[in-house]
Order: sequence, then C-alpha cells, then structure tokens
Amino acid sequence: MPARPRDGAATQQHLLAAARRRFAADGYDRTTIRAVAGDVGVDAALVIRYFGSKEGLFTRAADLDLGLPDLTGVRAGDLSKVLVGRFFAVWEDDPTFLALLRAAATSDVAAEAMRGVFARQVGPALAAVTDDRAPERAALVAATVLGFAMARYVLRLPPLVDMTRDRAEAWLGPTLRHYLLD
Amino acid sequence: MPARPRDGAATQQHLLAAARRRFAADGYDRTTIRAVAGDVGVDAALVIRYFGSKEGLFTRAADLDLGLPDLTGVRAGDLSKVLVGRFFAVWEDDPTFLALLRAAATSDVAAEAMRGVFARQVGPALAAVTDDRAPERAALVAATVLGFAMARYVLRLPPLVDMTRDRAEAWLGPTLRHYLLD
DNA sequence: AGGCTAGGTCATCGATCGTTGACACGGAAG
DNA sequence: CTTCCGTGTCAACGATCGATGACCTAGCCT
Repeated sequence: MPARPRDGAATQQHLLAAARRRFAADGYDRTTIRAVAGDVGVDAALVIRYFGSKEGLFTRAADLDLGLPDLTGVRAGDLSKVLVGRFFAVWEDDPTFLALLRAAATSDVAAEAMRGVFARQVGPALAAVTDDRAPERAALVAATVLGFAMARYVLRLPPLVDMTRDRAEAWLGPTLRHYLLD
Repeated sequence: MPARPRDGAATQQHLLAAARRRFAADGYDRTTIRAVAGDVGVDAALVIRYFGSKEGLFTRAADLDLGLPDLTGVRAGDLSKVLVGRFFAVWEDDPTFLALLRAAATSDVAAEAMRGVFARQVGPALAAVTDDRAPERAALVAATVLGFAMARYVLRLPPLVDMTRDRAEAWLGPTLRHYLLD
C-alpha cells in the first residue's frame, strides 16, 4: 500500500469532503462516523479527535458560501439568469447544500444553519435590488429555490429531473421577478 | 386507572395518529416505536404485531389524501384561492403531510410515497385545467407548494412563518397561474 | 362455569452507533 | 541516535433501537 503520508490537515479536508457526500446522500441520522472515516480509510476515533463529535463534524461540513454576487446595477431582465445560474452551481457542483437541506428536515441545528445562510447571504444580496418588504421578498425567493431543489434532487419528480437549465430559467424567471419586483 | 377497553381497531387508530405526530415532529429516524407506543400507553411489541415493522407503521401512517376537488370549470381567477385553501388545510390541520415531507428528505420509501401522491392526485387534478405540458406544469406547482411548506414549517423562515393566509395567496396566486396557464 | 381467541405485556436478543481512553507508529528536531 | 509530538489504531463501553417469542389476561360464546 502507498502508505498515505501522515498529514493531519489534508486528512481533515478529506474527512470534510467525505462527510459532505455522506450527509448529502443519506441525511444526518443515517450518516455514521464510521462510514465517513471508512471512506477516507481512517479510524472513526480520529474523526472525534478532529471534530469533537458528530455534530461538530456536521457543523464544519455544512459551512457553505452561496457565492452570490453583488446584484446592484443588474438589469431586471438579467436577474433571473444570474440567480438560476448560481442555483445550479450551488446545487449540482457541490454536495454541501443538499446535505444541509436533507439534514435540516430533521435536525434543528441544521435548520438554524439554513436560517443563518438566509439571513447573512440571501437576504442582504437581494436587498440590493428590492427596496421595501425585502425580507418577505427574499423569503419567497428562498422558498422557490428550496422547492425546486427539493422536488428535483430529493423527491426526484420526473418532469423536474429531466428539465434543462434553460427551461428551468424560463419557468422560474418570471416567478423570481414577480417576488422581487412586483 | 380507567383501564381503557380492549379494542384493537381503536388502538391501531390511536397508534397511527401518534405515529403521524411523531414522524411529523421528529422525522423518520428519530421517531422510535417505543415513543409512539408510549404516547398511546401501550407496549412497543404491540406496534410490531399490528404493523409488522417500523416501515410498515410509517407506510400506513403516511397514507394520505389531499382532497383536491374537481377543478374543471373553476375560473382562472379562482384557481389559486382553491389551491392555497387546500394547501393550508392539508398542512396545518393534519400532521400527515409534514411527516411525509420530513421523512422523504432521508428515506427513499417516503420519497416514493410522495411521488405517488404527485402522480395519482396532483397530476390528474391539475390536468383538468391545463391541456398541454400538464406533467411539467403540475411538477412546478408541486415544487412551489413544497418550497413554501419547507420554508414555513420546517426551516421556519420568519417572514413566511408570520405571513397570513390572505397574503400567501396574494403572493402565490400569480405564480401558480403562471405555471398552470402561461 | 369454562375455555377459546384476541388484546396486551415482559424479558431479551442482536445489531449499531457515538464516544472514550490507552496504546502504537512515524518522522522531524536536537 | 534518541526524544517527542502529532498522527493514527484498537478495543471496548454504554446506550438505544427494532424485532422476537413466550407469556398473561380480559371478555365473549356455548
């Protein structure tokens, strides 16, 4: 065996990546520390050593960044294109958000983490393009995005699983504009 | 103690009601057969006797009816009122659907049950008011409803938790009409 | 009255999981 | 070469849970 070098920092990153995949695929409860450790080829006790507990591992693994750009000055017609583009980047290229969503369904700490993302990232970013009633508008946008993600990636409703990005943007665009601007 | 009469059928109904509450509040994994049995004041072994297994209990408890009316002939302007009305009836007066949603996030059998509800109830009901692309339109409506429920009852985003039914209908109405008719 | 059936209990098994503490190893510093 | 600390392993504990099978009991039928 290649006897992977003993690099603690790298091992922690591998553990976090494996944890994100497991939490995304199986949810919080069904994800076991032993399985995450096994994916990396390491003992479960090491995970506890590095992250303190299963909840600590989840908290670190679920720390995410939506990467929302500054929306000031973006034309109304381009808003949905930008938002839907971010949507697919966040949901299809990285298992973190799916992990958070699955966990939030049953875990209160995960739900709180979600509220934090909403309060610190979605709310402020959208407040730049909509003056009054910004929190309500942002929450409706969040509900739209969460519903689409839930139906497409978790429930896997066939019509949404098969939908292309362009078509999704064509459908969601007017809805998002309605919530943000009407 | 009053020594509750020995009525098997009634006990099963009490167990199903308790199971729906537990599954809705705690999700599938965190709900224990012992807790459900305890809520009814009965031994856990009896639950297995009646429902075979935890999964059997869930399947019976998650058997639900949206009660969607026949929508043929409903005027376009009244569509959202009817749909949003059913939404609150289903989500706030009965824990069944919330239980199913929470469970569907991590359990595949629950997700399959959700797809069944969509295919047998939502799809056909909405097909009555929209001719072409009916499955796609119905799926978008389902995503809208699921997102709103997820954000309001599971994530508890404050702006949506505080929203009145009338205001919800005012926001969701145009979106639902867009998905169904545009 | 007596027995039979359905309703319900009890003790327990086997498996899994998070977590812990003691121990082993490997490599850079002195 | 030895020391030492960070890296990783190992065995095990304590708790929980789903499920099983033997057993008890209340109440109706004859």
